[in-house]
Amino acid sequence: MYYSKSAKYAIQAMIYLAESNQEDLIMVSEIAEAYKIPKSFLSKITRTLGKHNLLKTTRGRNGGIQLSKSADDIKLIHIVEAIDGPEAGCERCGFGFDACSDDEPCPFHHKWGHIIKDAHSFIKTESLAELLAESLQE
Amino acid sequence: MYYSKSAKYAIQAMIYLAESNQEDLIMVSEIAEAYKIPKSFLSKITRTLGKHNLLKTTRGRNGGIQLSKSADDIKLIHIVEAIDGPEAGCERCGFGFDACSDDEPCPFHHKWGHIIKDAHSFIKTESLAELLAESLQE
DNA sequence: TGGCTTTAGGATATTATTATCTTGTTTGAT
DNA sequence: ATCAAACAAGATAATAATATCCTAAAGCCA
Repeated sequence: MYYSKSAKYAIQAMIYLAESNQEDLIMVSEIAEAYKIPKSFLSKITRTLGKHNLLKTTRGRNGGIQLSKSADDIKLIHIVEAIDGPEAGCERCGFGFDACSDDEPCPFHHKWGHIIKDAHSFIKTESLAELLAESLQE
Repeated sequence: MYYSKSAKYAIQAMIYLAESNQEDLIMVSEIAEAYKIPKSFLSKITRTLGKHNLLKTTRGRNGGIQLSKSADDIKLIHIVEAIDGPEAGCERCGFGFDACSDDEPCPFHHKWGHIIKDAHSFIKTESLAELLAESLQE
């Protein structure tokens, strides 16, 4: 995959929350079960998402997690960068060589760089809300 | 990056060979130095490429490696699959969920799947020779 | 032949990622 | 107040990817 497994888990969790009623508190264990993600591992991920203000957490009985803002305002890149670090969303060509820029293109630069840019602009512009809307369209 | 670091090293080595005179035997250490790849590590990779018949190896003094066939006939996918395994070139959507197929698309399926297909068809159709030709075009 | 060079191959080490476990803290319910 | 439920946090373990090291085998050359 393109990004880390952790980032994938993070996105799955965020989608789960976006699909639920936004007022509800959802338990981490519920999401973990739904997507067969190790619970403790997911819990660590949701903590990170919480620290990056992408979700709110509530402890104690009946506690859980929920989106911290509207699904419209959460882009995939926010999630990916929260988990994989700010470099993850960067649009360098990356396939080939150290010397690779628009000035000094590596053999891959044009064709591959184009694909990378598509990927980057996808996660940069796509919000959780849009994602859900599209998946329901058929 | 999209594929493993090993695959990237492999491609770099193959490009180096494609750029050289095809009759020449090139030492692994020369390539390793050129791209700052750990020599023993690259050596392991070239052995794998050799086993997959992508290059020929000659031992002993004045030995080295060379492409086993014309750069036209070597597609990137051959290299990637030799190193990362046959799954690496596969075009599953992969971002999202277990249940993800054209019939049962995950939220990412359409947009992300499209990007994946572009990437896949790039490595599937692009040969070493084409790659070099394009990089020289400016 | 003997010695040097170069790849082959396997053993081992390091690092990053993913997963698990244990204990602590917060909160609601009884 | 006490208990159980739920997330927080850090320690530890397992796995995979990357890197290093050492000895063997092959081939050239004096």
